[in-house]
Amino acid sequence: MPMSIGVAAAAAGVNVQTLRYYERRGILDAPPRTEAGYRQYDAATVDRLLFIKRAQELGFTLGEIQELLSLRIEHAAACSDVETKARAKLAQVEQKIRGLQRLRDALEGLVGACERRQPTQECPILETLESH
Amino acid sequence: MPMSIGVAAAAAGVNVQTLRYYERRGILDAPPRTEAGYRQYDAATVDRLLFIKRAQELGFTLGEIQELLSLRIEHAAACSDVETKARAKLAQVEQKIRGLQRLRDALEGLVGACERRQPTQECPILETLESH
DNA sequence: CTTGACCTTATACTATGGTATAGGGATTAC
DNA sequence: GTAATCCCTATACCATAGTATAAGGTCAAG
Repeated sequence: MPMSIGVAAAAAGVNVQTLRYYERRGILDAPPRTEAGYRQYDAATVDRLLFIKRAQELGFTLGEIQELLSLRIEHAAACSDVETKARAKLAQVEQKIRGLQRLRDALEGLVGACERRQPTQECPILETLESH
Repeated sequence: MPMSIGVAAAAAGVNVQTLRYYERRGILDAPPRTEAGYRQYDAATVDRLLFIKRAQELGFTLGEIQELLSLRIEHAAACSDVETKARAKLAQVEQKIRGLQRLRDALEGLVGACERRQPTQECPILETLESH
């Protein structure tokens, strides 16, 4: 079931160099190697790459994505630490959702104004994201 | 009511150079100048800068933000064109919202698991953003 | 009437997130 | 067994989005 870097990259729709770059950046663990030194990836790595790509489209930096991926409960001791970090990320995500919802409402208003043929002199989108 | 570049930049919380950069990029119109050649901004420019900063946090590039800002109905002729573009942006925004909502649900699940002290061996966030 | 804080342009530099290339070894297809 | 295709490392280059610096002009306070 293990696959070469080329197969893993194609499965995730990214460049081969991107996997090596992520490994250098520490966002992907160094995978096991064959005797010849070839990297051997599993399906979980492809999932991780797909997650990274989606999260980037949602405005997260690689550093933030690394934080998100590190959130897991390994033993009771680290639990409250994970909870704190998860709550912080949750607040960040909820704020992004609110911003996008306002933008969505503005775009819907614009489509509606178009249908009713109402010229909108001022950009109706501008007001939507000005404050938190 | 017009203000200098320094005042406008401070009001929006950005660097003075950023305004000149946006002007070069065409994302801000070239403002009127004083006799001495000083740029003169109005409050609407500050609003535009605040919008740009928010939209960047939501994962839009400057190119996409320029498209968003150009959406306004100037005369009936351009109306259907604006509507088409607004609908495309709307679909993009709605997809972002869905992705963030899944991420939010996963983070809430993680916080809940923390409270119940359930060790989560696999990262529960990974599955959330894998597909459209 | 000059000092300091602001403005001008032009150019160079930075960080992030990759992408390409050179030089060489390994594996597969014929 | 050799050509094509993959892999390896190292290094250089790219786009995006700024940020800093140099060299000089402007303006308001003392």
